[in-house]
Amino acid sequence: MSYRRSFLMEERLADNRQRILKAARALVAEGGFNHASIAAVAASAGLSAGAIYRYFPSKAALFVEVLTSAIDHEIAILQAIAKGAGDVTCRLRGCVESFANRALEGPYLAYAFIAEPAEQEVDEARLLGRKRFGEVFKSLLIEGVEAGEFPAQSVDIGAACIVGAFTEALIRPIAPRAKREGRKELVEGIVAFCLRAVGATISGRKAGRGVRA
Amino acid sequence: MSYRRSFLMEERLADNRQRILKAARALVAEGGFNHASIAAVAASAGLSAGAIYRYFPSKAALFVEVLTSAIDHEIAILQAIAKGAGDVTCRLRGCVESFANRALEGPYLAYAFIAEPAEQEVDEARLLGRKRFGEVFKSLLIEGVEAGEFPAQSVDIGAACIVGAFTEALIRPIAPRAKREGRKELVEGIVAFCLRAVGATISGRKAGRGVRA
Amino acid sequence: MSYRRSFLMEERLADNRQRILKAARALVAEGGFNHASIAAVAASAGLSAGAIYRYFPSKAALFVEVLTSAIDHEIAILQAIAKGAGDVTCRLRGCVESFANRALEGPYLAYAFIAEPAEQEVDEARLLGRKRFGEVFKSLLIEGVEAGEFPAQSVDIGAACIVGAFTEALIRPIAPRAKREGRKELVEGIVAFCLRAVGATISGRKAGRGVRA
Amino acid sequence: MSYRRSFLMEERLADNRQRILKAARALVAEGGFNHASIAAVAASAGLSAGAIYRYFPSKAALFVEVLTSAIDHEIAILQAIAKGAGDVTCRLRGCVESFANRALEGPYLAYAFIAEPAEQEVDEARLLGRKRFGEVFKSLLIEGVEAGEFPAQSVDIGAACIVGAFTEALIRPIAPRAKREGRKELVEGIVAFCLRAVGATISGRKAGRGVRA
DNA sequence: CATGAATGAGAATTCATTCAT
DNA sequence: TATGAATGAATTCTCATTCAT
Repeated sequence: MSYRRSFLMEERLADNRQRILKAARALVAEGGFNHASIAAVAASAGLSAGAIYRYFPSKAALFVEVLTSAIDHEIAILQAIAKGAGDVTCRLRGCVESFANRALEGPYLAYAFIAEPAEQEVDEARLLGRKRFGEVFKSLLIEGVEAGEFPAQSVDIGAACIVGAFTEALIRPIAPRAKREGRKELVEGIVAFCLRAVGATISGRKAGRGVRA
Repeated sequence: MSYRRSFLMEERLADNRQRILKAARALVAEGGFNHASIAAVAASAGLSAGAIYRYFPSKAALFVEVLTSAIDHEIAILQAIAKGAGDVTCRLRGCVESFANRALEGPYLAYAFIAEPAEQEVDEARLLGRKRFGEVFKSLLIEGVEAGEFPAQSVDIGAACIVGAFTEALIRPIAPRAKREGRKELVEGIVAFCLRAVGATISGRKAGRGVRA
Repeated sequence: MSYRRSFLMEERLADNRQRILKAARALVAEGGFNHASIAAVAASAGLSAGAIYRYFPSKAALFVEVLTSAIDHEIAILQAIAKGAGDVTCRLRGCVESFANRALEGPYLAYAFIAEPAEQEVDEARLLGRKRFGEVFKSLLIEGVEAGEFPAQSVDIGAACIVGAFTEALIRPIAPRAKREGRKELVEGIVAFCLRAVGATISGRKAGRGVRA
Repeated sequence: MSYRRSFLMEERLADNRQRILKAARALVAEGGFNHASIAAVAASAGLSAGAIYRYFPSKAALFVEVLTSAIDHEIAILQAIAKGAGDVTCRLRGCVESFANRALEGPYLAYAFIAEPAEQEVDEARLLGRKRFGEVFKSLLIEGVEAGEFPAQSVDIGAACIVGAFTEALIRPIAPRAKREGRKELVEGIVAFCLRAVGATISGRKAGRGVRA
């Protein structure tokens, strides 16, 4: 019974921790960091405000974890693609596609990477995250240039531009409009933009299309 | 005399209004929306906190105007370049260069186009501003495709990607590093990225860049 | 009118500041630092909690001022007596009497010198205050020993003991009992104790009396 | 078996109760009442926070007992000295020495007799404890006056002054300075002060001080 | 009996907004 | 019209106490 109980306890505790993270993530996604107060997170997680502090030492720590765990997850997926098989162009395409598709599932998740949080610690985590994103693309650019797939270029700047390009394209009011119908076209458009930008000669799949509104 | 006084009054009123806007703009540029309290704006404008409310119905309204007027100004400059002389590539280069250079002068002002403000109304103004930025580039893209300078492409997406690419590249920790020495390279790198991305075949050097704020 | 208004304003502001200090002092005197919350001080001063922060940057700063101003006042009085005319014994007697009498007017003011406050800054101010009290007596002791009025002794320890002796005697449940009738005897008893303790050969006025309950 | 178990139970219960008291005492001694939370006491006692409430109805009750038991212990030691052999002066010296030495071992425990706790009930216990301390000295003073060792004096006031004198001298910043080297001098200085204060003609050296805790 | 997660009241502090002067 | 003192609601965070397990 003791085993059983402690097992259930742990279950519930882990559950609560996840519920808090999930609630915080959802609130940030919906309204940005400014609307994610401890009280709101607690209410959304079905707990009291004080209970949050059993799981996280401070509001900043909670949101740092929200941010880093989301970024870690995303980075892991991108890394797997970036270090996979195929030519660099294909892998770059895969990274952009993958990120874009997942961002469109939870349209405002990417928002958290951009939104300015009030707490300095969280802001630092956010900037670090963006940098880490950039590094994935930077590696690909270096590899592509060395392999002769891409022309010589400033890889630092290029990496930042890629991250900016697709986060902007995903977040801008453009995205919500493209709820279902246009998603494929949106993703494909972003991919095409990025591939052209890095100077990929083969498109990795297909080339750019005509003028779209 | 009554005329005279009311005229002077209006002068002074208009003056105060501008002073408030200027102070608010400066504060946002220095520390983001989160550090621009009404008290700070008032002090910086040499007025009392209460006086702000004679000119603006609320803090949100003030910052909406700060944002839209800053964006209006920026847009006007970009429009002048975009509708100027020269081929589309040159003009696109001019737009990106112009924005990037001005953003690097006061890094946080551009930040304000991205940073999330507390109030929803301000946020909406910000998103609208980004959209308007995009539209400048969208026009250029359409023109460029029609002129045969750029290949067929999704111009909506491309416009958003351009805005995202250069704002990200300007804001990322990359930028501070480039304090003085690397500024030219940074701007040139961003321009090159964007030109490649839209498929410009010539580099667009020597384009009309006469308009500066 | 402008003069008049600003004058009245300043009056009221100074008034409020004093009211806050007075309210804080009273609350500390009644229930110690722990019962003097910002809310309680504000209510007692007839203001909102937020208004306190127009006059004091923090709770700690408020109570540091409560403490130091009370101590400053007391020290000034003691110094005047200590540096006055007469032999050292008389002046020591005067100091103890003076402090004791004033402490008995507001019985718990001395309490603030002893009560442990929550905030470190306040605590430091309190310890400093006690030390400053001690130094007044230390000076007297040194002078007395040099003048041959007191025998050689450890003046540091003696000074601390004097401060402890009379604050304890004033604060202990002994004091409230002695509301009116016994006040003279209480003060005289404390004085006698201290004079004997420092080895004063003449009592400064009269000697100790018989056993009292 | 039932007997056995209930016996063991009682053993363990009594054990836990003592562990809690000991932990609470240690925490108060280290950091004062303000830093002794129920959670900290529980953790230090190797129990859960909830378990505290099986042994004590409230935090206040726990700390009242911490205080009274510590005082009981101290009083018992003082009583043993006060009612021991030797002249009154020797015994008074023994009491002051004994208390001072023990207080210097754990400076904050003595501090607890002075420091203001948050709860009123605890504060009352503290004041009662000080009074009881005073009564030990009052008895000695009465005896000393009757024996002709001390001059006639106000014994109530004298007792309070003695308690105040040595607690103050022990707690004041003087004490920490006297970490090791100066301890003997400090204790001797306090003793000398007190003996002079009560008018003892002999120094009381070599008194019975056999009882130590 | 013991646990420790959860609560809820209350702490200090900040700040947009109002309003008497 | 301009002031800036005052408000009051909201913020994060703490902790004694309770209670389902």
